[in-house]
Amino acid sequence: MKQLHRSHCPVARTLDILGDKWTLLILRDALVFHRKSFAEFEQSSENIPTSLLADRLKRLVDHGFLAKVPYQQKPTRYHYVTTEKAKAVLPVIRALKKFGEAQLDGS
Amino acid sequence: MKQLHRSHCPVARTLDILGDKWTLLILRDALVFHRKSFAEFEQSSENIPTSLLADRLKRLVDHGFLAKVPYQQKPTRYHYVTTEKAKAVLPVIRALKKFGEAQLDGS
DNA sequence: CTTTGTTACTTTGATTATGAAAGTTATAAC
DNA sequence: GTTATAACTTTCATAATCAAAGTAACAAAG
Repeated sequence: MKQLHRSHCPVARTLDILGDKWTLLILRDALVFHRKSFAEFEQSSENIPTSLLADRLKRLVDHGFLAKVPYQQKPTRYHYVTTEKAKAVLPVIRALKKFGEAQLDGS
Repeated sequence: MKQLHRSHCPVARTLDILGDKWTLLILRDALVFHRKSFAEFEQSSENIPTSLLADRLKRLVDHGFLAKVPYQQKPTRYHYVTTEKAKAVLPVIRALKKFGEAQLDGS
């Protein structure tokens, strides 16, 4: 795992954590579509490979964006619930959405 | 070049174009720090490999975020200037900056 | 007129990440 | 004992990344 950040720029440091192909979409699913279980995240329309979904959920938990809470025993199963830190990402997601709606209609 | 987008979600479609490790930082450099030439982009504190910088600049031109305009003859040299489409990304960059400043102080 | 310098890349080859598919574990229901 | 569900893990081929060196087009210096 790479812990060092590329620079002191807050934009760069945010992208060090969130700036890959899947992480922000998982946060979108959690924050906007209220998905909670592994299976729910898996069903999203972008078809993330399960290996990457497992990895990204783990990272999001490690970084404090999601908390893994058991919702059932025998067998133990988990929900991923959003933290305040995750909620602070909502403006980013809204800005991405607004950009997409305004600028990516034809293409 | 991969043209198909992962889904119809505007967040996903925006990330299909901007959602990699370097593209948004190049747009930050262009929009916020007013960098123009290849050498200026290269000097940014994140040390992007020149091969990737060349590739990302090409993609940003292809997608209409930057225009490559000659600023000198013999030898011909170019500046990359931001388009309106690029300027529409500013709210995303501002949101990333704000998140980083608010949430990534210790780590 | 050969060497050094500048800008803007391109090429190469090793390392790392991604992705599709299949496999695993735990348990309940039939 | 077979099928089903949830939540992953493993495997391995393919693709992306990265550091370093190389190339091209010219200007200026010696």
